[in-house]
Amino acid sequence: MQYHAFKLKKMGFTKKHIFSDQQNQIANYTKVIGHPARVSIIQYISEHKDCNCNRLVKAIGLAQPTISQHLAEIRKTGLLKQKIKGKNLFYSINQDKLNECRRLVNDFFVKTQVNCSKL
Amino acid sequence: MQYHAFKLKKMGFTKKHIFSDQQNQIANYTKVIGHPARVSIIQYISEHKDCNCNRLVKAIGLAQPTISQHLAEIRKTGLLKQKIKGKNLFYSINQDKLNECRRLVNDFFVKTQVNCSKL
DNA sequence: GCGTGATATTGCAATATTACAATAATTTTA
DNA sequence: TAAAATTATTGTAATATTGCAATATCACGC
Repeated sequence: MQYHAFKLKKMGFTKKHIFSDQQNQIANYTKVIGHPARVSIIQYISEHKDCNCNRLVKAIGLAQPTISQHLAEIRKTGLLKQKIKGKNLFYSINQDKLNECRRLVNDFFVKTQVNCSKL
Repeated sequence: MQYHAFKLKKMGFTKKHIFSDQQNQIANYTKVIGHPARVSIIQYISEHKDCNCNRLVKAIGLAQPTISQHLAEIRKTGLLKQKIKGKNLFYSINQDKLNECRRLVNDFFVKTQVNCSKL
C-alpha cells in the first residue's frame, strides 16, 4: 500500500510504518491481552483441559460468534494450539509462544525501568 | 448504566461488567501499551530527561494533537508524572506505577504458565 | 498589553473493534 | 440419510480508536 499526501489528510488507522518492528510487535501482543474477554479466555483455557469454544461460551457469557472471534484474534498471535477430537475442537495454550510473549513484554518494562534510573 | 434487553440487540462496546476487576485491570494496562505510538512514547520518555510534548512530536513523527492524545491515554493509567517548568510541561515515567503494571502483567503470564503445567 | 511558544481541546473523518443473529460447514450419532 | 452438535463465517449495527486541522488556553518575554 502506497501513501499519498492527498490521502493522508484524515486518517483512522494506525501508522505502523513509522514505528520499529519491535515496537509494533510489543503493541501487537499487548493489544491481544488488552481486552478482558481475551484475558478471560486465556485464563480459562490454561485452567481447563479439553476446553472447546462451547465451554468458553457458557463460562464467560458472551455469544458463540463473539467468543469464536476473540479466539481467532488470540490465534493470530500464535498463542493457541488446536486439537480436533471428533466434532470437538479443543484449545490449549502454546506455552512456548506465551513464554516468548512474556519475555518480550517484561523486557519492555525492565528496559524502561533501567532507562529511567539512568536519568 | 442499566442494560435492557431491547438495547442489547447489537452492541459495539466492551461488556466490562461480566469480567472481574482483575481481568479488566490487566486489559486496561495492556491496552495502553497496545499501540506502537504509546510504546514509543513511553520508551522515549524513559530515555530522555526533561521530555516535553514537542520533543515527542519531532522524535516520533505524529502531529502534536495526536501525541497529546496518546499522552492523555497513558496518563489515565497513572504511568506518567508531570512537572511544569515555565511554559514547558516535562513528562517522566511514574516508576512505582510502571512496576505495579509490570508485576500485574507478569503475574498474569506466570499464573497462566503454572496453570498450563498442572493440566 | 501583545506576541510567541507549548500544550490541550474540539471537531471531524476514516478506520477498527465489539457484539450478536443468521447461516454455513463439518462431524457424530441415531 | 436425517438430526444433533460444534464451530466458523457473514452480515450488520453500535461504539471506539486513530489521526489531524483548527482553535483555545496558558505562561513567558518584550
